[in-house]
Amino acid sequence: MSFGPRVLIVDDEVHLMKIIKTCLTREGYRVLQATTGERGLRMALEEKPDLVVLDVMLPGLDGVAVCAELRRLHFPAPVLMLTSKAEVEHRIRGLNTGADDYLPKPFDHREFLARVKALLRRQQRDEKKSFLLRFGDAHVDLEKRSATRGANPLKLTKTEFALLDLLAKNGGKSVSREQILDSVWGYTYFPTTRTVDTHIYRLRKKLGDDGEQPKWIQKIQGEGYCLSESTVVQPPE
Amino acid sequence: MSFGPRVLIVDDEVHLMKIIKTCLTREGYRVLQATTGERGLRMALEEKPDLVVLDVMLPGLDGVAVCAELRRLHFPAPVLMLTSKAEVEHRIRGLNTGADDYLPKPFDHREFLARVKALLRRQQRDEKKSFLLRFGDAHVDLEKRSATRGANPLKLTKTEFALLDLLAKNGGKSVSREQILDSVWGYTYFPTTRTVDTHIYRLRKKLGDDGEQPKWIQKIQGEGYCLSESTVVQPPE
DNA sequence: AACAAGGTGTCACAATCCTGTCACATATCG
DNA sequence: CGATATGTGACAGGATTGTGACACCTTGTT
Repeated sequence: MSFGPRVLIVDDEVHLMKIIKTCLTREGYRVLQATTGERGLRMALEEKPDLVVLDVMLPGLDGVAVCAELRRLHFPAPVLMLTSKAEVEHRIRGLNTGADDYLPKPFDHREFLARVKALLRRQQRDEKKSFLLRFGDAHVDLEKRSATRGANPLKLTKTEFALLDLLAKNGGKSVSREQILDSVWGYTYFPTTRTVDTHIYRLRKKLGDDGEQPKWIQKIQGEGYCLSESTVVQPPE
Repeated sequence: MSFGPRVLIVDDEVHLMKIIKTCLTREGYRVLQATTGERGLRMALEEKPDLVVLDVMLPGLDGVAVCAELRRLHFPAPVLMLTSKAEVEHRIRGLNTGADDYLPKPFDHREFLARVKALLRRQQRDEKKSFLLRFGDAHVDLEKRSATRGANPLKLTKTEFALLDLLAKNGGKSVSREQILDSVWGYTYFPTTRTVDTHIYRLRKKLGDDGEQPKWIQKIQGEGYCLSESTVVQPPE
């Protein structure tokens, strides 16, 4: 659907790098590369990738040092550390300096992929604030992905949840159609603008917001849509 | 300042034991010891340590057996298994019997410490899960790993228990197929997503949730599955 | 006030994707 | 061996979704 997350690989073994890159690219990730600790560190800070894959053994600043520095600067993305068997000693420090996972070399590329995905998912989940929304007698829990209308369960599709997610994240601020398309459908897909309207229409209908004047999901003429603030029940904790 | 976590070591090599003990004590852990599988098992159940370190090679009950027994009783703390070099090939088996991590001997004491810490951290993160589930006339005890349907005992396979475990741990929240694969099948095995559906299908059938509308195990279209909240009877204590 | 021009709401429909179901081949266990 | 458990592919029925057509609304202009 969308461009995948961006992954920075810091490794000096060109061959391995190539393999990893192919592997990730094929799955739709965007790959950034660096071959020394220093460049990796700089690139991480500048490009803010969603995940960093760090080889422990690097010329100059080694992986552990890079990781420690990233953490010291409160770099938010997860770090996956690659260690070779001979580097046992480093592996230790790897876990202690804030790497979120590590993988001993040589590894199966599928396992590598599985861990990458898992780390990104976890990240995603942590970021996602669990919002509760209320539309009259309809309640929506964005975290559990469940909804009710009065006493009855209400079935929303994943696109509808994604839409609400986006609108809720922006509070009462209006969100343009373009933003919506980018966020829900991704940059690589180009549906008609009609598509957004249709989904808004369906949402409103399910939520009972189909009176004369939509109360909960409001349009900003020539601009986009926004959630009326009264719908946000609880940004938790 | 509180006492550190309690770690039970089960090993018959006195020398190694001594080293480990010093090592842990210096870091503020409280150390319990046992030199045979039987005593280790008993002590684990009685003292309920926060972590168990198990040598595979033990007189009498060996490490794998102890671990299996602990898991059968749904012992909650993580288990770190110590294996000698020759047993490396078996380490996968070790993991399959319920050990949370393993460490080949001889090991660097710093790596040992790192893994201990990592396990305890992970433990801390894991939320308390609910142990008793009810699906109409079917009851499932995740702790005892037993189930009944009406008056009859109901046999669930270990995969099915693992599935329920995961779903229950996530409360009413939806769990994606990928999460399910990672958690139940692990990073090193790669079944089709079809596999998940089939197991859900079998579970539903056994639990009697195969009416028109599945009531207990619900699908979130395009997303995954979740347990309806009414199935959770009571988190203990 | 009337009009033009583009933005929106509404909806039916076909294409596509997702899930339930099951038979069958393997794997595992005793 | 037999019995049970597990993974896979095929398939049908359902659910979801993008699209176009058309009516209606807004806005700004004569």
